[in-house]
Amino acid sequence: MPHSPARSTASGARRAGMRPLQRARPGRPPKNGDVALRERILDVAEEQFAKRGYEGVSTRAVARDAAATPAMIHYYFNSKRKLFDAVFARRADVVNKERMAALDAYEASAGNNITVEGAIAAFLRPVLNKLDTGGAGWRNYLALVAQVGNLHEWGGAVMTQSFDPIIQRLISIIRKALPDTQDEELYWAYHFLSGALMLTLAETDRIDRLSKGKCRSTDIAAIEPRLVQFASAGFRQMCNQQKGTQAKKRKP
Amino acid sequence: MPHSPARSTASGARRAGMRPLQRARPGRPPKNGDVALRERILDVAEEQFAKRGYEGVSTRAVARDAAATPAMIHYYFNSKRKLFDAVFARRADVVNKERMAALDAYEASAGNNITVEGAIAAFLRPVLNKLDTGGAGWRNYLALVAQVGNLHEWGGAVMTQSFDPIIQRLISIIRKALPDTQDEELYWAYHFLSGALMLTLAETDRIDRLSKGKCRSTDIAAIEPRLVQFASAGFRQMCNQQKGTQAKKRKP
DNA sequence: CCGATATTTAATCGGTCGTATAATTAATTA
DNA sequence: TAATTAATTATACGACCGATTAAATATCGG
Repeated sequence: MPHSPARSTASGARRAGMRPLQRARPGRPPKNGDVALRERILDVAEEQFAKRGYEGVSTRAVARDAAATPAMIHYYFNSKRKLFDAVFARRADVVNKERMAALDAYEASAGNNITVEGAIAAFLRPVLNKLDTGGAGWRNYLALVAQVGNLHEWGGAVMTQSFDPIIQRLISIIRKALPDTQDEELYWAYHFLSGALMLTLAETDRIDRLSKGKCRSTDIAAIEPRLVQFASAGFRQMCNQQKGTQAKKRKP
Repeated sequence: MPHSPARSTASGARRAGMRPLQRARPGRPPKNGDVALRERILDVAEEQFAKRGYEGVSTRAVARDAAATPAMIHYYFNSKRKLFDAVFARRADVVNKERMAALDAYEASAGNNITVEGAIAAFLRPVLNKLDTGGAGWRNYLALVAQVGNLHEWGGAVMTQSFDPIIQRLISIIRKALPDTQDEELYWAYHFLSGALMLTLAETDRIDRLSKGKCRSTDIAAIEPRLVQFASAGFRQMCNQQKGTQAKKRKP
Protein backbone atom coordinates (compact mmCIF):
# COMPACT_ATOMS: atom_id res chain seq x y z
CA MET A 1 0.00 0.00 0.00
CA PRO A 2 1.63 3.24 -1.15
CA HIS A 3 0.26 5.38 1.58
CA SER A 4 -2.72 5.75 3.82
CA PRO A 5 -4.56 8.96 3.09
CA ALA A 6 -5.50 11.00 6.14
CA ARG A 7 -8.54 9.35 7.57
CA SER A 8 -11.00 10.58 10.10
CA THR A 9 -11.29 8.25 13.00
CA ALA A 10 -14.76 9.63 13.35
CA SER A 11 -17.59 7.24 12.81
CA GLY A 12 -21.17 7.13 13.87
CA ALA A 13 -22.20 9.82 16.31
CA ARG A 14 -18.82 11.43 16.32
CA ARG A 15 -19.98 12.85 13.00
CA ALA A 16 -23.54 13.50 14.04
CA GLY A 17 -24.49 17.05 13.17
CA MET A 18 -21.18 17.74 11.46
CA ARG A 19 -20.10 17.54 7.87
CA PRO A 20 -18.70 14.09 7.20
CA LEU A 21 -15.51 15.51 5.74
CA GLN A 22 -13.90 12.08 5.78
CA ARG A 23 -15.70 8.78 5.59
CA ALA A 24 -14.89 6.24 8.21
CA ARG A 25 -13.11 3.11 7.12
CA PRO A 26 -15.06 -0.14 7.18
CA GLY A 27 -15.02 -2.33 10.22
CA ARG A 28 -16.06 -2.09 13.79
CA PRO A 29 -15.22 1.34 15.16
CA PRO A 30 -13.09 1.80 18.29
CA LYS A 31 -15.09 2.10 21.46
CA ASN A 32 -16.17 5.58 22.47
CA GLY A 33 -18.74 7.32 24.65
CA ASP A 34 -21.30 7.80 21.91
CA VAL A 35 -24.95 7.03 22.26
CA ALA A 36 -25.39 3.59 20.79
CA LEU A 37 -26.13 3.74 17.09
CA ARG A 38 -29.21 1.60 17.52
CA GLU A 39 -30.76 4.22 19.78
CA ARG A 40 -29.77 7.06 17.45
CA ILE A 41 -31.50 5.28 14.58
CA LEU A 42 -34.64 4.85 16.67
CA ASP A 43 -34.63 8.54 17.61
CA VAL A 44 -34.22 9.70 14.04
CA ALA A 45 -36.80 7.25 12.73
CA GLU A 46 -39.23 8.37 15.41
CA GLU A 47 -38.86 11.99 14.37
CA GLN A 48 -39.17 11.30 10.68
CA PHE A 49 -42.12 8.90 10.97
CA ALA A 50 -43.92 11.48 13.10
CA LYS A 51 -43.28 14.31 10.68
CA ARG A 52 -43.61 12.61 7.31
CA GLY A 53 -45.51 9.38 7.96
CA TYR A 54 -44.36 5.81 7.45
CA GLU A 55 -44.42 5.89 3.67
CA GLY A 56 -42.90 9.36 3.54
CA VAL A 57 -39.72 8.20 5.21
CA SER A 58 -36.92 6.35 3.46
CA THR A 59 -34.55 4.13 5.36
CA ARG A 60 -31.77 5.98 3.58
CA ALA A 61 -32.91 9.30 5.02
CA VAL A 62 -33.04 7.80 8.49
CA ALA A 63 -29.55 6.41 8.05
CA ARG A 64 -28.24 9.75 6.80
CA ASP A 65 -29.60 11.72 9.76
CA ALA A 66 -28.34 9.10 12.17
CA ALA A 67 -24.87 9.36 10.60
CA ALA A 68 -25.00 5.77 9.54
CA THR A 69 -25.39 3.68 6.39
CA PRO A 70 -28.55 1.95 5.17
CA ALA A 71 -26.92 -1.36 5.90
CA MET A 72 -26.88 -0.54 9.60
CA ILE A 73 -30.66 -0.35 9.62
CA HIS A 74 -30.78 -3.74 7.98
CA TYR A 75 -28.23 -4.94 10.56
CA TYR A 76 -30.22 -3.79 13.60
CA PHE A 77 -33.81 -4.00 12.40
CA ASN A 78 -33.90 -6.16 9.25
CA SER A 79 -36.63 -4.15 7.56
CA LYS A 80 -38.32 -0.77 7.49
CA ARG A 81 -41.49 -2.19 8.95
CA LYS A 82 -39.65 -3.78 11.87
CA LEU A 83 -37.88 -0.48 12.47
CA PHE A 84 -41.26 1.18 12.72
CA ASP A 85 -42.53 -1.47 15.13
CA ALA A 86 -39.44 -0.97 17.30
CA VAL A 87 -40.05 2.79 17.37
CA PHE A 88 -43.65 2.27 18.34
CA ALA A 89 -42.97 -0.31 21.03
CA ARG A 90 -40.06 1.46 22.73
CA ARG A 91 -42.02 4.18 24.51
CA ALA A 92 -45.36 2.37 24.62
CA ASP A 93 -44.05 0.08 27.33
CA VAL A 94 -42.86 3.02 29.41
CA VAL A 95 -46.03 5.06 29.29
CA ASN A 96 -48.29 2.04 29.71
CA LYS A 97 -46.58 1.11 32.96
CA GLU A 98 -46.89 4.67 34.26
CA ARG A 99 -50.55 4.79 33.33
CA MET A 100 -51.32 1.47 34.94
CA ALA A 101 -49.58 2.60 38.13
CA ALA A 102 -51.51 5.89 38.09
CA LEU A 103 -54.84 4.10 37.72
CA ASP A 104 -53.93 1.60 40.46
CA ALA A 105 -52.91 4.41 42.77
CA TYR A 106 -56.07 6.36 42.08
CA GLU A 107 -58.33 3.38 42.68
CA ALA A 108 -56.54 2.56 45.91
CA SER A 109 -56.66 6.13 47.21
CA ALA A 110 -60.27 6.83 46.23
CA GLY A 111 -61.73 3.86 48.02
CA ASN A 112 -65.50 3.97 47.52
CA ASN A 113 -65.45 7.58 46.30
CA ILE A 114 -64.32 6.93 42.74
CA THR A 115 -65.20 9.74 40.35
CA VAL A 116 -65.11 9.94 36.58
CA GLU A 117 -62.88 13.02 36.85
CA GLY A 118 -60.39 11.20 39.03
CA ALA A 119 -60.15 8.19 36.76
CA ILE A 120 -59.79 10.23 33.58
CA ALA A 121 -57.26 12.53 35.19
CA ALA A 122 -55.15 9.56 36.25
CA PHE A 123 -55.47 8.07 32.78
CA LEU A 124 -54.38 11.27 31.04
CA ARG A 125 -51.71 12.63 33.34
CA PRO A 126 -48.78 10.36 32.40
CA VAL A 127 -49.32 10.95 28.69
CA LEU A 128 -49.85 14.69 28.91
CA ASN A 129 -46.91 14.99 31.25
CA LYS A 130 -44.66 13.31 28.70
CA LEU A 131 -46.05 15.59 26.01
CA ASP A 132 -45.34 18.63 28.15
CA THR A 133 -41.99 17.83 29.72
CA GLY A 134 -40.69 14.68 28.06
CA GLY A 135 -38.71 16.44 25.37
CA ALA A 136 -38.72 16.16 21.59
CA GLY A 137 -38.52 12.36 21.57
CA TRP A 138 -41.75 11.97 23.47
CA ARG A 139 -43.46 14.67 21.43
CA ASN A 140 -42.49 12.89 18.23
CA TYR A 141 -43.64 9.54 19.53
CA LEU A 142 -47.00 10.88 20.68
CA ALA A 143 -47.58 12.69 17.39
CA LEU A 144 -46.89 9.37 15.70
CA VAL A 145 -49.44 7.65 17.91
CA ALA A 146 -52.01 10.28 16.95
CA GLN A 147 -51.24 9.82 13.29
CA VAL A 148 -51.41 6.04 13.33
CA GLY A 149 -54.58 6.11 15.41
CA ASN A 150 -56.48 7.85 12.63
CA LEU A 151 -55.02 5.70 9.87
CA HIS A 152 -57.58 3.65 8.03
CA GLU A 153 -55.36 0.73 7.08
CA TRP A 154 -53.16 -0.68 9.82
CA GLY A 155 -54.18 1.89 12.42
CA GLY A 156 -56.57 -0.38 14.24
CA ALA A 157 -54.27 -3.32 14.77
CA VAL A 158 -51.20 -1.41 15.97
CA MET A 159 -53.16 0.68 18.44
CA THR A 160 -55.12 -2.27 19.77
CA GLN A 161 -52.00 -4.21 20.58
CA SER A 162 -50.34 -1.32 22.37
CA PHE A 163 -53.17 0.28 24.27
CA ASP A 164 -56.09 -2.08 24.84
CA PRO A 165 -55.14 -3.24 28.34
CA ILE A 166 -54.82 0.24 29.81
CA ILE A 167 -58.09 1.33 28.24
CA GLN A 168 -59.98 -1.67 29.59
CA ARG A 169 -58.54 -0.83 32.99
CA LEU A 170 -59.80 2.77 32.70
CA ILE A 171 -63.27 1.63 31.72
CA SER A 172 -63.43 -0.87 34.56
CA ILE A 173 -62.78 1.98 37.01
CA ILE A 174 -65.24 4.36 35.41
CA ARG A 175 -67.82 1.60 35.55
CA LYS A 176 -67.62 1.82 39.35
CA ALA A 177 -68.20 5.56 39.26
CA LEU A 178 -71.14 5.16 36.89
CA PRO A 179 -72.84 1.92 37.82
CA ASP A 180 -75.83 0.73 35.83
CA THR A 181 -74.31 2.21 32.68
CA GLN A 182 -74.21 -0.13 29.72
CA ASP A 183 -70.84 -1.04 28.28
CA GLU A 184 -71.92 0.27 24.90
CA GLU A 185 -72.27 3.76 26.33
CA LEU A 186 -68.92 3.59 28.10
CA TYR A 187 -67.10 2.43 24.99
CA TRP A 188 -68.60 5.16 22.83
CA ALA A 189 -67.69 7.75 25.42
CA TYR A 190 -64.15 6.44 25.46
CA HIS A 191 -64.09 6.58 21.67
CA PHE A 192 -64.84 10.31 21.83
CA LEU A 193 -62.30 10.92 24.58
CA SER A 194 -59.73 9.02 22.56
CA GLY A 195 -60.29 11.19 19.52
CA ALA A 196 -59.96 14.36 21.56
CA LEU A 197 -56.77 13.08 23.15
CA MET A 198 -55.21 12.05 19.86
CA LEU A 199 -55.85 15.38 18.23
CA THR A 200 -54.16 16.94 21.24
CA LEU A 201 -51.17 14.64 20.91
CA ALA A 202 -50.80 15.52 17.25
CA GLU A 203 -50.01 19.13 18.18
CA THR A 204 -50.99 20.48 14.82
CA ASP A 205 -51.27 24.26 14.98
CA ARG A 206 -54.88 24.02 13.91
CA ILE A 207 -56.39 25.37 17.12
CA ASP A 208 -53.81 28.15 17.18
CA ARG A 209 -54.92 29.43 13.79
CA LEU A 210 -58.61 28.89 14.47
CA SER A 211 -58.55 30.80 17.74
CA LYS A 212 -56.24 33.47 16.33
CA GLY A 213 -53.72 32.77 19.05
CA LYS A 214 -56.12 32.58 22.01
CA CYS A 215 -55.31 28.87 22.35
CA ARG A 216 -51.96 27.21 21.78
CA SER A 217 -51.77 23.53 20.91
CA THR A 218 -48.64 23.14 23.04
CA ASP A 219 -50.21 24.64 26.18
CA ILE A 220 -50.70 21.42 28.10
CA ALA A 221 -51.42 23.28 31.33
CA ALA A 222 -54.47 24.77 29.64
CA ILE A 223 -55.54 21.55 27.93
CA GLU A 224 -55.29 19.01 30.74
CA PRO A 225 -57.96 20.31 33.15
CA ARG A 226 -60.26 21.19 30.28
CA LEU A 227 -60.03 17.80 28.64
CA VAL A 228 -60.69 16.12 31.98
CA GLN A 229 -63.77 18.26 32.56
CA PHE A 230 -65.03 17.99 29.00
CA ALA A 231 -64.75 14.22 28.85
CA SER A 232 -66.08 13.64 32.37
CA ALA A 233 -69.19 15.65 31.62
CA GLY A 234 -69.60 13.66 28.44
CA PHE A 235 -69.35 10.32 30.26
CA ARG A 236 -71.90 11.43 32.86
CA GLN A 237 -74.26 12.76 30.23
CA MET A 238 -74.27 9.47 28.37
CA CYS A 239 -75.04 7.70 31.62
CA ASN A 240 -77.95 10.07 32.30
CA GLN A 241 -79.21 9.90 28.75
CA GLN A 242 -79.36 6.14 28.99
CA LYS A 243 -81.36 6.34 32.22
CA GLY A 244 -83.81 8.73 30.58
CA THR A 245 -84.26 6.35 27.67
CA GLN A 246 -84.75 3.40 30.00
CA ALA A 247 -87.34 5.29 32.06
CA LYS A 248 -89.26 6.19 28.94
CA LYS A 249 -89.14 2.63 27.73
CA ARG A 250 -90.37 1.34 31.06
CA LYS A 251 -93.39 3.68 31.10
CA PRO A 252 -94.19 4.82 27.59
CA MET B 1 -47.87 -0.87 -43.45
CA PRO B 2 -47.94 -4.62 -43.96
CA HIS B 3 -50.98 -5.23 -41.86
CA SER B 4 -52.85 -3.86 -38.92
CA PRO B 5 -52.90 -6.33 -36.06
CA ALA B 6 -56.27 -6.81 -34.39
CA ARG B 7 -56.72 -3.92 -32.03
CA SER B 8 -59.10 -3.36 -29.22
CA THR B 9 -61.08 -0.21 -29.61
CA ALA B 10 -61.31 -0.20 -25.86
CA SER B 11 -59.62 2.63 -24.03
CA GLY B 12 -59.99 4.23 -20.66
CA ALA B 13 -63.05 3.13 -18.73
CA ARG B 14 -64.06 0.72 -21.39
CA ARG B 15 -61.37 -1.44 -19.84
CA ALA B 16 -62.09 -0.52 -16.25
CA GLY B 17 -62.32 -3.64 -14.18
CA MET B 18 -61.37 -5.95 -17.06
CA ARG B 19 -58.09 -7.38 -18.20
CA PRO B 20 -56.57 -5.02 -20.74
CA LEU B 21 -56.11 -7.80 -23.26
CA GLN B 22 -55.28 -5.29 -25.95
CA ARG B 23 -53.86 -1.84 -25.41
CA ALA B 24 -55.64 1.05 -27.01
CA ARG B 25 -53.86 2.87 -29.76
CA PRO B 26 -52.62 6.38 -29.05
CA GLY B 27 -54.80 9.35 -29.76
CA ARG B 28 -58.09 10.71 -28.63
CA PRO B 29 -60.57 7.87 -28.22
CA PRO B 30 -63.96 7.89 -29.92
CA LYS B 31 -66.70 9.40 -27.81
CA ASN B 32 -68.60 7.03 -25.55
CA GLY B 33 -70.79 7.07 -22.48
CA ASP B 34 -67.98 6.56 -19.99
CA VAL B 35 -67.53 8.54 -16.85
CA ALA B 36 -64.98 11.20 -17.70
CA LEU B 37 -61.45 10.01 -17.08
CA ARG B 38 -60.72 13.02 -14.93
CA GLU B 39 -63.43 11.98 -12.49
CA ARG B 40 -62.29 8.38 -12.51
CA ILE B 41 -58.78 9.48 -11.61
CA LEU B 42 -60.13 11.60 -8.75
CA ASP B 43 -62.16 8.67 -7.43
CA VAL B 44 -59.24 6.27 -7.53
CA ALA B 45 -56.85 8.79 -6.02
CA GLU B 46 -59.35 9.52 -3.25
CA GLU B 47 -59.56 5.86 -2.36
CA GLN B 48 -55.83 5.27 -2.44
CA PHE B 49 -54.91 8.43 -0.52
CA ALA B 50 -57.45 7.46 2.15
CA LYS B 51 -56.15 3.93 2.47
CA ARG B 52 -52.42 4.38 2.06
CA GLY B 53 -51.74 8.07 2.73
CA TYR B 54 -50.31 10.66 0.39
CA GLU B 55 -46.78 9.30 0.33
CA GLY B 56 -47.97 5.71 0.13
CA VAL B 57 -49.64 6.30 -3.20
CA SER B 58 -47.85 6.41 -6.54
CA THR B 59 -49.30 8.25 -9.48
CA ARG B 60 -48.60 5.12 -11.47
CA ALA B 61 -50.84 3.06 -9.19
CA VAL B 62 -53.60 5.64 -9.48
CA ALA B 63 -53.28 5.60 -13.24
CA ARG B 64 -53.35 1.81 -13.34
CA ASP B 65 -56.54 1.53 -11.27
CA ALA B 66 -58.18 4.28 -13.30
CA ALA B 67 -57.33 2.37 -16.49
CA ALA B 68 -55.16 5.23 -17.67
CA THR B 69 -51.51 6.09 -18.16
CA PRO B 70 -49.35 8.19 -15.85
CA ALA B 71 -49.26 10.85 -18.52
CA MET B 72 -52.98 11.42 -18.14
CA ILE B 73 -52.50 12.44 -14.53
CA HIS B 74 -49.91 14.92 -15.64
CA TYR B 75 -52.30 16.08 -18.36
CA TYR B 76 -55.22 16.75 -16.01
CA PHE B 77 -53.47 17.66 -12.76
CA ASN B 78 -49.84 18.49 -13.57
CA SER B 79 -48.45 17.01 -10.37
CA LYS B 80 -49.21 14.55 -7.60
CA ARG B 81 -49.66 17.33 -5.08
CA LYS B 82 -52.18 19.15 -7.26
CA LEU B 83 -54.03 15.87 -7.74
CA PHE B 84 -54.27 15.59 -3.97
CA ASP B 85 -55.51 19.15 -3.65
CA ALA B 86 -58.17 18.48 -6.28
CA VAL B 87 -59.32 15.38 -4.39
CA PHE B 88 -59.52 17.33 -1.17
CA ALA B 89 -61.34 20.33 -2.62
CA ARG B 90 -63.92 18.44 -4.65
CA ARG B 91 -66.15 17.29 -1.80
CA ALA B 92 -65.17 19.99 0.69
CA ASP B 93 -67.20 22.54 -1.26
CA VAL B 94 -70.27 20.29 -1.27
CA VAL B 95 -70.30 19.46 2.41
CA ASN B 96 -69.39 22.98 3.50
CA LYS B 97 -72.41 24.40 1.69
CA GLU B 98 -74.69 21.82 3.27
CA ARG B 99 -73.32 22.52 6.71
CA MET B 100 -73.65 26.26 6.32
CA ALA B 101 -77.26 25.82 5.19
CA ALA B 102 -77.98 23.52 8.13
CA LEU B 103 -76.57 26.04 10.62
CA ASP B 104 -78.46 28.89 8.99
CA ALA B 105 -81.68 26.90 9.08
CA TYR B 106 -81.19 25.94 12.71
CA GLU B 107 -80.47 29.48 13.81
CA ALA B 108 -83.50 30.77 11.94
CA SER B 109 -85.82 28.11 13.35
CA ALA B 110 -84.58 28.27 16.92
CA GLY B 111 -85.13 31.99 17.34
CA ASN B 112 -84.14 32.89 20.88
CA ASN B 113 -84.10 29.28 22.05
CA ILE B 114 -80.74 28.28 20.67
CA THR B 115 -79.25 25.23 22.39
CA VAL B 116 -75.80 23.70 22.23
CA GLU B 117 -77.36 20.40 21.22
CA GLY B 118 -79.20 21.97 18.34
CA ALA B 119 -76.14 23.76 17.00
CA ILE B 120 -73.86 20.74 17.25
CA ALA B 121 -76.49 18.47 15.74
CA ALA B 122 -76.86 20.80 12.76
CA PHE B 123 -73.09 21.00 12.44
CA LEU B 124 -72.63 17.23 12.46
CA ARG B 125 -75.63 15.99 10.52
CA PRO B 126 -74.47 16.73 6.96
CA VAL B 127 -71.09 15.10 7.54
CA LEU B 128 -72.39 12.04 9.34
CA ASN B 129 -75.12 11.66 6.76
CA LYS B 130 -72.54 11.55 3.98
CA LEU B 131 -70.53 9.04 5.98
CA ASP B 132 -73.61 6.87 6.45
CA THR B 133 -75.33 7.07 3.10
CA GLY B 134 -72.97 8.85 0.72
CA GLY B 135 -71.30 5.74 -0.60
CA ALA B 136 -67.68 4.66 -0.81
CA GLY B 137 -66.50 7.94 -2.33
CA TRP B 138 -67.65 9.98 0.64
CA ARG B 139 -66.34 7.42 3.10
CA ASN B 140 -62.93 7.56 1.46
CA TYR B 141 -62.92 11.35 1.41
CA LEU B 142 -63.90 11.63 5.07
CA ALA B 143 -61.31 9.07 6.13
CA LEU B 144 -58.79 11.18 4.27
CA VAL B 145 -59.92 14.29 6.14
CA ALA B 146 -59.45 12.45 9.43
CA GLN B 147 -56.01 11.34 8.41
CA VAL B 148 -54.84 14.75 7.27
CA GLY B 149 -56.31 16.43 10.33
CA ASN B 150 -53.99 14.53 12.63
CA LEU B 151 -50.95 14.99 10.42
CA HIS B 152 -48.20 16.97 12.05
CA GLU B 153 -46.71 18.50 8.93
CA TRP B 154 -49.17 20.02 6.44
CA GLY B 155 -52.25 18.96 8.39
CA GLY B 156 -52.89 22.37 9.89
CA ALA B 157 -52.82 24.40 6.71
CA VAL B 158 -55.01 22.17 4.53
CA MET B 159 -57.69 21.81 7.21
CA THR B 160 -57.69 25.50 8.05
CA GLN B 161 -58.32 26.50 4.48
CA SER B 162 -61.17 24.06 4.00
CA PHE B 163 -63.02 24.19 7.28
CA ASP B 164 -62.36 27.39 9.21
CA PRO B 165 -65.42 29.33 8.03
CA ILE B 166 -67.94 26.67 8.99
CA ILE B 167 -66.30 26.20 12.38
CA GLN B 168 -66.35 29.91 13.14
CA ARG B 169 -70.00 29.90 12.21
CA LEU B 170 -70.68 27.02 14.63
CA ILE B 171 -68.90 28.79 17.46
CA SER B 172 -70.75 32.03 16.82
CA ILE B 173 -74.04 30.16 17.30
CA ILE B 174 -72.91 28.27 20.39
CA ARG B 175 -71.79 31.57 21.84
CA LYS B 176 -75.45 32.65 21.85
CA ALA B 177 -76.46 29.50 23.72
CA LEU B 178 -73.67 29.94 26.25
CA PRO B 179 -73.27 33.70 26.74
CA ASP B 180 -70.57 34.98 29.06
CA THR B 181 -68.31 32.10 28.03
CA GLN B 182 -64.82 33.10 27.04
CA ASP B 183 -63.70 32.34 23.51
CA GLU B 184 -60.78 30.35 24.87
CA GLU B 185 -63.17 27.87 26.46
CA LEU B 186 -65.26 27.56 23.32
CA TYR B 187 -62.26 26.96 21.11
CA TRP B 188 -60.88 24.25 23.39
CA ALA B 189 -64.26 22.59 23.52
CA TYR B 190 -64.43 22.64 19.75
CA HIS B 191 -60.93 21.18 19.62
CA PHE B 192 -62.14 18.18 21.62
CA LEU B 193 -65.27 17.81 19.55
CA SER B 194 -63.18 17.96 16.41
CA GLY B 195 -60.93 15.17 17.60
CA ALA B 196 -63.89 12.97 18.46
CA LEU B 197 -65.45 13.64 15.07
CA MET B 198 -62.28 12.93 13.14
CA LEU B 199 -61.71 9.62 14.85
CA THR B 200 -65.28 8.75 13.92
CA LEU B 201 -64.70 9.72 10.30
CA ALA B 202 -61.59 7.56 10.15
CA GLU B 203 -63.74 4.45 10.69
CA THR B 204 -60.87 2.38 11.98
CA ASP B 205 -62.18 -0.80 13.55
CA ARG B 206 -60.55 0.20 16.82
CA ILE B 207 -63.77 0.58 18.81
CA ASP B 208 -65.09 -2.67 17.35
CA ARG B 209 -62.17 -4.63 18.74
CA LEU B 210 -62.05 -2.75 22.01
CA SER B 211 -65.73 -3.32 22.74
CA LYS B 212 -65.60 -6.89 21.45
CA GLY B 213 -68.31 -6.13 18.92
CA LYS B 214 -70.64 -4.17 21.21
CA CYS B 215 -69.92 -1.02 19.17
CA ARG B 216 -69.36 -0.83 15.44
CA SER B 217 -67.42 2.07 13.95
CA THR B 218 -69.75 2.16 10.96
CA ASP B 219 -72.92 2.42 13.05
CA ILE B 220 -73.65 6.10 12.45
CA ALA B 221 -77.14 5.82 13.88
CA ALA B 222 -75.57 4.87 17.21
CA ILE B 223 -72.79 7.45 17.03
CA GLU B 224 -74.66 10.58 16.00
CA PRO B 225 -76.93 11.12 19.03
CA ARG B 226 -74.17 10.06 21.41
CA LEU B 227 -71.60 12.42 19.95
CA VAL B 228 -74.10 15.27 20.10
CA GLN B 229 -74.85 14.54 23.75
CA PHE B 230 -71.23 13.94 24.72
CA ALA B 231 -69.96 17.13 23.14
CA SER B 232 -72.87 19.28 24.29
CA ALA B 233 -72.33 18.22 27.88
CA GLY B 234 -68.66 19.03 27.45
CA PHE B 235 -69.36 22.52 26.14
CA ARG B 236 -71.75 23.25 28.99
CA GLN B 237 -69.36 21.90 31.58
CA MET B 238 -66.58 24.16 30.38
CA CYS B 239 -68.94 27.10 30.61
CA ASN B 240 -69.92 26.16 34.19
CA GLN B 241 -66.36 25.45 35.18
CA GLN B 242 -65.38 28.91 34.04
CA LYS B 243 -68.17 30.48 36.08
CA GLY B 244 -67.07 28.55 39.15
CA THR B 245 -63.51 29.73 38.73
CA GLN B 246 -64.63 33.32 38.26
CA ALA B 247 -66.83 33.12 41.37
CA LYS B 248 -63.97 31.68 43.38
CA LYS B 249 -61.64 34.37 42.14
CA ARG B 250 -64.14 37.03 43.09
CA LYS B 251 -64.52 35.70 46.62
CA PRO B 252 -61.59 33.57 47.58
C1' DC C 1 -63.74 19.41 -45.27
C1' DC C 2 -60.05 21.77 -42.99
C1' DG C 3 -57.60 23.63 -39.36
C1' DA C 4 -57.41 24.01 -34.45
C1' DT C 5 -57.95 21.77 -30.28
C1' DA C 6 -58.62 17.97 -26.96
C1' DT C 7 -57.32 13.56 -25.32
C1' DT C 8 -54.73 9.67 -25.42
C1' DT C 9 -50.42 6.07 -25.76
C1' DA C 10 -45.58 5.14 -25.89
C1' DA C 11 -41.27 5.89 -24.39
C1' DT C 12 -38.09 7.75 -21.59
C1' DC C 13 -35.14 10.68 -18.14
C1' DG C 14 -32.75 10.92 -13.88
C1' DG C 15 -33.46 9.65 -9.38
C1' DT C 16 -34.72 7.03 -5.25
C1' DC C 17 -36.45 3.02 -3.02
C1' DG C 18 -35.90 -1.33 0.19
C1' DT C 19 -32.88 -4.86 0.71
C1' DA C 20 -28.83 -7.80 0.52
C1' DT C 21 -23.97 -9.28 0.62
C1' DA C 22 -18.99 -9.20 0.95
C1' DA C 23 -15.11 -7.08 2.93
C1' DT C 24 -13.11 -4.93 6.80
C1' DT C 25 -11.96 -3.76 11.46
C1' DA C 26 -12.40 -3.74 16.61
C1' DA C 27 -13.88 -6.07 20.79
C1' DT C 28 -14.44 -10.17 23.34
C1' DT C 29 -13.54 -14.66 24.73
C1' DA C 30 -10.89 -19.01 25.41
C1' DT D 1 -2.42 -14.67 21.52
C1' DA D 2 -5.72 -17.08 18.58
C1' DA D 3 -10.38 -17.69 17.37
C1' DT D 4 -14.82 -15.89 17.45
C1' DT D 5 -18.11 -12.42 17.50
C1' DA D 6 -19.87 -7.60 16.85
C1' DA D 7 -20.21 -3.50 14.21
C1' DT D 8 -19.26 -1.00 10.37
C1' DT D 9 -18.42 0.57 5.08
C1' DA D 10 -18.77 -0.20 0.29
C1' DT D 11 -21.26 -1.70 -3.35
C1' DA D 12 -24.86 -3.33 -5.86
C1' DC D 13 -29.43 -5.41 -7.66
C1' DG D 14 -33.85 -4.89 -9.40
C1' DA D 15 -37.88 -2.30 -8.90
C1' DC D 16 -40.34 1.76 -8.78
C1' DC D 17 -40.83 6.84 -8.53
C1' DG D 18 -42.60 11.68 -10.45
C1' DA D 19 -42.43 14.03 -14.42
C1' DT D 20 -42.02 15.11 -19.39
C1' DT D 21 -42.21 14.90 -24.34
C1' DA D 22 -43.39 13.34 -29.01
C1' DA D 23 -46.56 11.19 -31.75
C1' DA D 24 -51.15 9.67 -32.75
C1' DT D 25 -56.00 10.07 -33.08
C1' DA D 26 -60.61 12.01 -32.44
C1' DT D 27 -63.69 16.02 -31.96
C1' DC D 28 -65.24 20.49 -32.87
C1' DG D 29 -65.76 25.16 -34.89
C1' DG D 30 -65.44 27.34 -39.13
